[in-house]
Amino acid sequence: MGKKKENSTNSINAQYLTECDLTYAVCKIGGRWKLLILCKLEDGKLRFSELRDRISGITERMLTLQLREMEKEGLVKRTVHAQVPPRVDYELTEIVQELIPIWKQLEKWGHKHRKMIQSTEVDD
Amino acid sequence: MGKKKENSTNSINAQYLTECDLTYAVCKIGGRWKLLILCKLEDGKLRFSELRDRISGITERMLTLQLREMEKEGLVKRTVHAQVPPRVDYELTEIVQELIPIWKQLEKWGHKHRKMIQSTEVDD
DNA sequence: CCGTATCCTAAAAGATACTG
DNA sequence: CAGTATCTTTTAGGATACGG
Repeated sequence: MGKKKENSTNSINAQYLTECDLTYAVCKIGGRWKLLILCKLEDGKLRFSELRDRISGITERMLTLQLREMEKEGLVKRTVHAQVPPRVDYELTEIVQELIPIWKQLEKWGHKHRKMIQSTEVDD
Repeated sequence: MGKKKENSTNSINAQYLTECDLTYAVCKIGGRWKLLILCKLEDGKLRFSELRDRISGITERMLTLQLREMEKEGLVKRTVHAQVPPRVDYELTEIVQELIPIWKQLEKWGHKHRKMIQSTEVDD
């Protein structure tokens, strides 16, 4: 019904998206690239090409897709400077800045878990 | 080379998995079902059928797959009771319990973000 | 420089039937 | 009860070429 999803990521299913705030949150920042992009913006604005160059392996298509989606969801702010050649930069919104301490903790947890697993598995 | 990945989820790419603790962490708990399952175990042990019944929409295959993977990664503990009919229960490991406060915050953030978005988008 | 448009692949998830 | 085994579908993500 209505509009077909054209090219967005992280849909998962509507069922839990509306029921569960955690599923909802994970969808906002899930997928392969989102947090990676947000991290790069942690220290301030970056332009498209700077992001692309800092995130090894990402294609321009993916970068655009993720940025557009996050813009739509109020996670990043996109600013176009009317000049030639064009200059566009991206920055974190306020609400996503509240996420920073959370992903820091997640990162620490990841580090700890990785160490734990490594000491556990002697063999493959 | 070596062993083929048979049926596991959340592989993403090795590149960031080994470089970035955040990507690593998100992979551990990412995907459609993992956090949903872990949440249910927050209050204590549950058996397979209890989990299945509490998570609407999940198939037995998916539940098994996710549980097995999380067991392998030390996120859940599986206990088989030798009796007929069989009884198997699952519980959180210590390291994943350290994640609980983090996902609580994420949940709160999700709630807040959802409210924000709702008040923003008057139209579709 | 900052993207979009197409086409394509791989991986995650679903349906369904069956088993110790 | 607690799963496996197959098979199919869906969707996230990738390759590449082109455009304002």
